[in-house]
Amino acid sequence: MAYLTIGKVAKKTGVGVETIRYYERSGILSKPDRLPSGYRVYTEENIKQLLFLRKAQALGFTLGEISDLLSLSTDPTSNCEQINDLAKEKILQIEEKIAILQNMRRDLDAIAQYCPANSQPISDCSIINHLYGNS
Amino acid sequence: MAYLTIGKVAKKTGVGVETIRYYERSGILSKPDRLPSGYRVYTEENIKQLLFLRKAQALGFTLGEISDLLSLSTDPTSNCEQINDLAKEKILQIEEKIAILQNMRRDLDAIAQYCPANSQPISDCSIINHLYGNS
DNA sequence: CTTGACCCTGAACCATGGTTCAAGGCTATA
DNA sequence: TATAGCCTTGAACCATGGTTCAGGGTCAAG
Repeated sequence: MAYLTIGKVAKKTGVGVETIRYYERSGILSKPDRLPSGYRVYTEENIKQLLFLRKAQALGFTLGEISDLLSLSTDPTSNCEQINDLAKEKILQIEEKIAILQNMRRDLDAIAQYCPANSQPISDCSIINHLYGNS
Repeated sequence: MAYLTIGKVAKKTGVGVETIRYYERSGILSKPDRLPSGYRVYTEENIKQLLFLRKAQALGFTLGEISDLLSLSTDPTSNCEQINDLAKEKILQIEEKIAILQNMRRDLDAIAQYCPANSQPISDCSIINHLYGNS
């Protein structure tokens, strides 16, 4: 049949059927039309929304934030600055996460460096000793 | 009273009472002794475990991994190499997360760069256009 | 001996981003 | 027309790391 049903959309986009329904249930994606049978039929517009969602997700936006982005993107009274603010905030959040992880790596490197890493008993392990506060 | 009850441990370590009970319930921390009343009484050893947990958590270990670290740390047959392997693996995981976040930031930077960020309508927004696939 | 702060238990609930299940209806193909 | 493979719904479940709640018991001070 010519209808773009959920399974076809799933194949086309690589997003699972259950996941697409989940996005709809969560109010992130607009509800597609239905056939008399109840089957969802998707338009190209629906698919664009879905791909928008996945791209934004890959950029680190949460589903809640993506919901906002999608609303703004179709709101005639919204403007570029609002979108830019969200992007800038997200960049800051990402940078914060990076900084935290870099600190973790640095600290872990530092305490692992002196671990003999051999068959010595645990009492010689710099990692365990650090964690137990015997710096 | 002289007993180190859960509330005192919470104040001393900065870990919430509910959180301490949660760690015990999850089998990560060993069960403290009890008074006839049922009150938990903690030893310095218990507190060391708790601080170990929080330090390891700050280094990026999950509670499951910390459980392993604690077991190894008291197992007489374990050795330094096993601990070192866990630390190395964690460093790799952290590096992987950093790489993913750096890619996100780079991509987000790249698409936000050309956004006019003013009162222009959404149709001029490079961010939205990117997400809709109109690169 | 009462009051208030502290403690106990078990169970439910929170966010996040989905996945899985049960029980049944619709459709394409041979 | 049989039947495999789609589709529907609502609800429960997963991991992670806790928090909150209801309904009580205990302890120390006044």
